[in-house]
Amino acid sequence: MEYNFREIEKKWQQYWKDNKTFKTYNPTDPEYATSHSGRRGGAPYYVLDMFPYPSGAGLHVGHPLGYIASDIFARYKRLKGFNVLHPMGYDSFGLPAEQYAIQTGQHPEITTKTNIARYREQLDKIGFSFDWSREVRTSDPNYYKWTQWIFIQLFNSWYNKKTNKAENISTLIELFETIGFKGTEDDILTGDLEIYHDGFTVNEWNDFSEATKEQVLQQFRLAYLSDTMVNWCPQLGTVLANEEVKDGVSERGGYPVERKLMKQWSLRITAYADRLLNDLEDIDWTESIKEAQRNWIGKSEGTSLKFKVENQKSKEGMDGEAFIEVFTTRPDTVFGVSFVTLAPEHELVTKITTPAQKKEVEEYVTFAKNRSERERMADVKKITGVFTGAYAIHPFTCKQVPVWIGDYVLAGYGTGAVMAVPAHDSRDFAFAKHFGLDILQVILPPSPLEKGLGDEAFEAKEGTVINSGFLDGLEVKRAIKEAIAVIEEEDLGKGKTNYRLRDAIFGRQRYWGEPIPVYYKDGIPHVLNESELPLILPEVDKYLPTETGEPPLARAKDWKYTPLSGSPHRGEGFDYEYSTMPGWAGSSWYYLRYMDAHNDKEFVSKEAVNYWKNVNLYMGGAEHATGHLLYVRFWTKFLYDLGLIPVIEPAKKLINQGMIQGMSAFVYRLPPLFMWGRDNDKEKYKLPFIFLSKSLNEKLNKKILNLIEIETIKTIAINEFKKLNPHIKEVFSFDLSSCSALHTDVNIVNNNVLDQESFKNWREEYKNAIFITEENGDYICGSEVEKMSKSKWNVVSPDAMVEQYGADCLRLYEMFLGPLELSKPWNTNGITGVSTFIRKLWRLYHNGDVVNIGNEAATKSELKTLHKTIKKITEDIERFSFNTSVSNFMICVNELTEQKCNKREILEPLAIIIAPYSPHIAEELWNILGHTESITYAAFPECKEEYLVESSFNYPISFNGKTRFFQEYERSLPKEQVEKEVLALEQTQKYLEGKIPKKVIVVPNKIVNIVV
RNA sequence: GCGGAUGUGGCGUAAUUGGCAGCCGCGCCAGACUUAGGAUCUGGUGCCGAAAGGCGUGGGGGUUCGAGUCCCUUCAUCCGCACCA
Repeated sequence: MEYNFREIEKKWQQYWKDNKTFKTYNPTDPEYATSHSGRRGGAPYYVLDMFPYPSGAGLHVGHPLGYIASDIFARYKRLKGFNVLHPMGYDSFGLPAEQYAIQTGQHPEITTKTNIARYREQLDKIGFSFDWSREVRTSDPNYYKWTQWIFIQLFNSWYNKKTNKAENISTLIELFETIGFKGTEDDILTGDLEIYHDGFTVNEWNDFSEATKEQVLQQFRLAYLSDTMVNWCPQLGTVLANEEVKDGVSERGGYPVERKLMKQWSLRITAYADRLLNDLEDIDWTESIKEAQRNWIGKSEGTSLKFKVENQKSKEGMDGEAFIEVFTTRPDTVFGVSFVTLAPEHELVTKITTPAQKKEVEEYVTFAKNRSERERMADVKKITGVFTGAYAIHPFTCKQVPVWIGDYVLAGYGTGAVMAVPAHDSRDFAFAKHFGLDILQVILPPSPLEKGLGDEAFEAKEGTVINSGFLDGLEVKRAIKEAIAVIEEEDLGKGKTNYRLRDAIFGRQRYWGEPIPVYYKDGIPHVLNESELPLILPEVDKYLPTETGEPPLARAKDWKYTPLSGSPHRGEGFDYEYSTMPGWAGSSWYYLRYMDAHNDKEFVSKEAVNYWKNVNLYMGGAEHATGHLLYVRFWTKFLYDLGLIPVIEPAKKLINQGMIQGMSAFVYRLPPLFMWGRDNDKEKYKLPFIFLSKSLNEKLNKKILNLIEIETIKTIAINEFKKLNPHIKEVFSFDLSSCSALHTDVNIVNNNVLDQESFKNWREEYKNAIFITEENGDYICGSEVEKMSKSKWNVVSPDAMVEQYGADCLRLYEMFLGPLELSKPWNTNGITGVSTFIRKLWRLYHNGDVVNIGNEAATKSELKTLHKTIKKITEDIERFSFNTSVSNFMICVNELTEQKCNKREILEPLAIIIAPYSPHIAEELWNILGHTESITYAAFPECKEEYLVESSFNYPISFNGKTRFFQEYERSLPKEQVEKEVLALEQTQKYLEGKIPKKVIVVPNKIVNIVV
């Protein structure tokens, strides 16, 4: 009996479901003690996949790649005795369901439910060992209740720089009530303050109105409301976070994005910038992700420095006290400053511009402001700017330096002003060259430059400082320190750290997201009481903004906040916040919820989170590098600060599986207008569909078709044309130049060979398609690697693969494809090899149709095969090298087949070690071996080294590093003896050709190398 | 421009610490069986060469008895960031 995967896989999937095989218990669960994990007392191990957004298209073969790998690992850890948490859920709020709702009027919840059901069905077919009892959906009120709860905690917290952690806002109010606030210079200020606040005394604070107090507190809350420049996307009708914008257009949909000032909820992630950066050191994530996060955070250390603006006696508004504050990381080059540049948006621009320059400056500022982000990015190389007419005084040389405006200076970074050092900064250099400004060299490079300083800036942080007064002769790094010291001493500025990271905009003007649990009283935002959660997403008549441009939630009827009885606002109805949370809100803490998914008292219990702690292995795509993975780290640190969880990082280890690209298939159609008859009205013709096989098309393109081939094609084409158009008596012209390549459905192509019958049935117009094939009658398609997408007809769904080859085969094959992290095109060319392997494995346990397991002792070589495999597989799994384990299984089965091994002593452990990879067949074989329980909680066999040791070693004997022949010696034979024996060999003498060896290297049990 | 990753047969890939380059699979070639198939099994298959032998891990150089692996340099492809002072 051949292995019947269809029946067997279904059977075990049902068994797992019926027996709740993968249900995981926390030690506090009553069932824990009697569960497998409880009995074995295994340590907790948490394997998590980044959860999917359930899109309408369903899964394609790329999605399961990571899931299969993590499932193998989870199953392996169970076999090793761990209590494994391996959950799955859905990131079910999001734009596509809402866009669909706008088009069809269908509630996004319905779409989402349907899509989730389809995902579930697809996932189940692949045999994953998820504990579905812990499933979460971010759009479920029982889940988003706690997302809202965390938002309230953020609102009620500020970041205390002294204790370096988030604290309740009450400790800040206490400070205001006891010592007041010194304003912008106060070192309790943190992060990305959009509006600087003046200082105030204790008395002033106490006299502030509630509204003013709240306004002040908004400067400190970790969730706060402020007027912020946002990325507004008109087509999507919402703001987007920085990482949702790529190259000036929205990541989803590719719509233009513009900058707009809006009142917005933001999260003060910048307060955590330093910790987000430093803690990267201690987590085992890929270097590329860490680097992407470092880039995104963009820490740079330097100093601020004030340039006095020269008093212009003639003009009003200039009181002689104006300063331009710049930020620089290169204070060592301060003597090289030859001008100062302001961002067009800089507040001093209007103040300092001289009357003579006024018109020009105003024109320029308008021009710069109206350039969209996209334009600005598109022509980075274009240098624009204008002179203000004003001069600043160099703080050390006291010389005049002109003040310019240039849009290469960003308003949002640093102070929005730079001290320009053209000799040592390429942007300043380009600007100076363009406008003919001075270039002063102040750094002597350590080695002579290839190009002179006249051609490009010398930017490296190395060399010796020259022409620089008190800095002369210092090495660059020393000079930076010295310069900062002097700047601080003379009160010209302060050592300072800047981050590229901006606060995260948290509001979205959309419907399908978590409502922000806030209401407004007298324009002041208040958060809901925790007991009032969840704030349920209300029903609306349309999923569109209101006529007045308010978000969809403003459409909800009678949706007002009425406080709980006993509260001062009784009987009133207040407006809720109408924007909803962004897609990443729910995913920023979901890993915690899985630990305690049904808790209705807390977001996660202390016991549960102290037991599971954080994710041991996190699997997901690299596209979340600066989005989700940064936010989930931020929330984790925040919850840690509040003492709610014991960990500062969400995941100890992170693996990014590679992307599976599509392999598109092409057919080559002869040009439809290659011929015509007497009457040149093509409406009267029916044109045949004639396709040239790949090699003929290539020859055609290279114009190397031979006469016979050309004749054949012509004859076929003309005959077909005549057949279709009997009214045309004569075909006059025939133009055979090039074919058009058409995408064809990859599901009817096998190893580039087109299934011609299926192709004819694929589309009505191809019913009578004619194929001009290769000599063997095959039609060979062309192929190209492209993104997997519906429109390219290259989507391969896992269902089709499971249907044809089975889930085990799909699992093994996806792993066999290559290293997990590598991106590769999906290509089923090799799947038959894996399929054959599974059948071979099955046959090992059978003789013909009957089960054939022997109970006699295994031979030495059988044991060696087994233990060698155990060792390899263990090593492979531990280093996530799943592709190599598949080949090792193949080697093992090939060897055992050769040995005609049917011994239980071998076949039983073999079933266990292969179970994580192909669990269905493993369960069946385990059953055949007489076990009544699932193989899931069997014990992974240990490798016994004694079966692997050989008494002798077959030495490769090499001459000058080239292996010439082999010679076997006892492993214990000493080095000297090996050398002696090798030199005495007849073969050695042959290769020595009478020469005397210069040197003989013997590496015991490795190699012998003779140097001649 | 900066950063990250990857370059090995016709293809996907493999090679603990520097120690037999090409495991395993696909494809291809030959053969067996045959109910002729997209089935199964056996053997072969890096390149050049009739062979002996030579050449081979993107290119060039180096260290070493010995380099796919270490160092320098260079090229190509992919990804991320990008007037971030």
